[in-house]
Amino acid sequence: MLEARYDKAKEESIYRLWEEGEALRPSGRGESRSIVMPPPNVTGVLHIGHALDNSMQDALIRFWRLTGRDALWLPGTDHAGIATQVRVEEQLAKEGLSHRDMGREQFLARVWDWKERSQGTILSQLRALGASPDWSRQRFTLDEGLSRAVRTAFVRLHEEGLVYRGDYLIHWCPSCRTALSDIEVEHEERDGALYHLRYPLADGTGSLTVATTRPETMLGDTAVAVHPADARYRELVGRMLRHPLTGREIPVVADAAADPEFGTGAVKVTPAHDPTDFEIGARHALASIAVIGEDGRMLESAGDRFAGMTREDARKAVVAALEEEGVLTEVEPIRHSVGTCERCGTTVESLVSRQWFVRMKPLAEPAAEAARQGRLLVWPKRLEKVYTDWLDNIRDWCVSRQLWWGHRIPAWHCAACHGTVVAVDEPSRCPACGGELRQDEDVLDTWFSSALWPFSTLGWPDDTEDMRRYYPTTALVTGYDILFFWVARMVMMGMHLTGEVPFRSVVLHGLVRDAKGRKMSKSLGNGVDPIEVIREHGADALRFALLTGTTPGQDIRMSPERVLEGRNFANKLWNAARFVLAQEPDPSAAPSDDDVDRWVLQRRDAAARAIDEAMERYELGEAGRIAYDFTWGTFCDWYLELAKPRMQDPSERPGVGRVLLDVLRDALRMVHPFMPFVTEAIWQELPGSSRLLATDRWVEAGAASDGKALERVDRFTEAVRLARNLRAELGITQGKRAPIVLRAEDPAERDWLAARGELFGRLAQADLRVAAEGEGAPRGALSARMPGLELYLPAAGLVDLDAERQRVQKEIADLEAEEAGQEAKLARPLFRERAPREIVAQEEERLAGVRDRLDRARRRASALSEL
RNA sequence: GGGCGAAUAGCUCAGUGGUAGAGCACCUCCCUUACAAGGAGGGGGUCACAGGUUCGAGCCCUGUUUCGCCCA
Repeated sequence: MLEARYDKAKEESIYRLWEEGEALRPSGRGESRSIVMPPPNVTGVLHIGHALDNSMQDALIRFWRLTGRDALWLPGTDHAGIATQVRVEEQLAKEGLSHRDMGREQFLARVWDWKERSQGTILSQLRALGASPDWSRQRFTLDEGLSRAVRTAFVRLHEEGLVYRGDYLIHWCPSCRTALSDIEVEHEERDGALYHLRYPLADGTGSLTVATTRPETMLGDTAVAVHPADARYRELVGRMLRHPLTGREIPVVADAAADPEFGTGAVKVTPAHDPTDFEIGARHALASIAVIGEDGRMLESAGDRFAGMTREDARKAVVAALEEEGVLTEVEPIRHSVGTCERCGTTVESLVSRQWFVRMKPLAEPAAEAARQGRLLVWPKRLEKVYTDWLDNIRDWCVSRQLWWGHRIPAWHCAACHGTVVAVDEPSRCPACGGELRQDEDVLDTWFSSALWPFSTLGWPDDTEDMRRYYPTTALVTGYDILFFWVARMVMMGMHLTGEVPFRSVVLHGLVRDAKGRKMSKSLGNGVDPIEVIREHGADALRFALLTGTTPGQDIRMSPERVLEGRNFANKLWNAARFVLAQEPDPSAAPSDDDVDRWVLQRRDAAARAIDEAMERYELGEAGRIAYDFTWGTFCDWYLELAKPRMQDPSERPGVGRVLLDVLRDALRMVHPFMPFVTEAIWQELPGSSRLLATDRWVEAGAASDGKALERVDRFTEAVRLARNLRAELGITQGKRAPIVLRAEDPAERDWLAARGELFGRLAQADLRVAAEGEGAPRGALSARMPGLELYLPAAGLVDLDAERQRVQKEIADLEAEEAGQEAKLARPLFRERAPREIVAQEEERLAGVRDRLDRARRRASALSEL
């Protein structure tokens, strides 16, 4: 016998059952389906987004396991270069140390040390969530095998000319002191100012006013640009201006990048510190003068007056200097977009730097094509265009980072001949001149190794058993927010390096927001800690809330009510199991085969099929809701109640017990992907269970197709509802039985119902009498009706007549309105002409029904007036 | 500037052209030996707005408003 309430504390021991029972490893039999887990930061903690992402994957994997697939879920963690290095630097700062003081080796030892200590946290949290990946295949991006994959990929791309090194304008974070890729820069609208600066012509014959939001960069100006078609400035093109602060002579150039509508239509050109200006500079062979350094301070080249200042101070100082010179003609407030570092929020600087790049166009085209041709499916489909648009407009990827924590770039520079060798294994001497080699100081962008994750984890570049069996993987489940960072890059690298899409489907979910719809963030302090929720309500409750609260690709609000709904559902299931167990059902008894049993079995089959279909479309929320509705609405609310009186009958007892047990088992199977713990806990208690629900099989649809039984029981439950409604309308208090007379038109149904009078009475708390054929309606009774069936409740002495008269009058008014609407619909000539015949018939039937009800309501009203 | 999403019951959300749904909240009744974390019944909707297509629109089309996101 089970205790009265499900205790979520069981979850831990249930997880051990799965581990000991080898439930987490692929069976090795059947169609293979695989998922690689998006690797969380090795030093991170589980947040609510991880909880959603992993709940979805776990639900899929568990469903695939149950449906007989060879299901592999491969877990692992990511070294997360910048994030981790920044955290360790913060720790060091508290001790008054910096990574530069320590030196590379010591610093890395420190990071590894921290990684060793903290890596267990997130993994144990995933277990607490009920995640069931194959831990024996767990990987880490800095593992030897994965590191070799990174070097192999880099070398191969380099050999193919797809990796190159050069001096280009890149995004630079002065705080993280590293280069960033385009997508690691976030654009933020800020209040700023548009400064109008007058640049005099070198020959003193006039001036030209430019507008800029970044006056401090003017120290590096090497030209002023105007639009070639701009009549205002046409005659100035080609002439020289004198720089107001440095005195340098700079040309006026004509370039289409200058927007005549913006500011004055003339822009200063600083090729060393602005992406657009960099391109203008290249087109006009302009000099590039860097005035801001990697620390975000002004360089010597900015002049003695400004050198050493921060960018912010320099802006003020430059503006002051310009005012002194009398060339600042206007300061116009403006909202404009400022690039900030995704990691630390610092305003990003653009500067020219020697970095490694990946040439993207040749990689992006096949990746976009794969989606367009349907070899890669994006769920939901609308996000496919976001993906292909990005790939179609892609720019080269800056992959070197000035960090120490990560995959060191496999390139060695020769001190003697200045050549560079790119190789998988460290070369001892320069192959060109025999000179001494020094490895490139930089590491690769973390996303470079992440891009290889679906195959590096399976053994690539080696030809392994796992690669052959599980690659391409079936689905990649992640948030739409990293579609570019990660998903697109995996497809590009996967297709180029392995010749295959890395996954057949991309399943994208939204972000988890707080109850007010705000993004969860540390600074707002509105984050929901999933571990806290699990401790309070159990992992099943959390998973249910996350999985059923979502529609594909849509953001989800995390509300406490939803979690309670999940907790209540777990409890419902638990108590249904308590009831079934208390009946001591015999698993070897022959199942009973009444219409009621046929009904529940057919409903079960339909639910299992619908879940299967929803899961194949990756509509997990839909699937979960179907499992919930069947379990609670069909099994608990109706079948259990129908079974209770039948269990009193010794002849029916064994067969009904068997069906109870079977259907309960099937409900557990259907709910298990969403709530693995409580379902497994119950499974363990049921007689005749296999060792583990997790590795059992899916619902076997076995009900005989019997539409008659379905219809009969549906009509029966409807009649029970009507009877309950009559009771309630008459204010018959619970516990008192109501006398109900039932009239059925169809003799077969009359007999069927008569045979189930006791069942009806029990469910409706009624003393039921089925009227004989030809028997008239009882006098002075209130009635309810459904097609072919009437219910009467003799009202004399039971009812507040005035209230009842009012109620009936309202019903008449409602029905009259409905009748009018329905008549109007049918009266439209085109309706009969064009609507499908069955719809017309349906609408006519509806009108007949309304008229019938109206007729009866009127008769009831007149009967009432006689009382 | 371009693109995407959302707007449905008091709240959170489902709903792919044919009688508007769920959970929570609310009202009434009930501790009926599975479950009060429950059961039964009930009230509550111009499906953001304006046009259009259609026999028929919450759903398709066009436009508008508000909120949010992505990209430039």
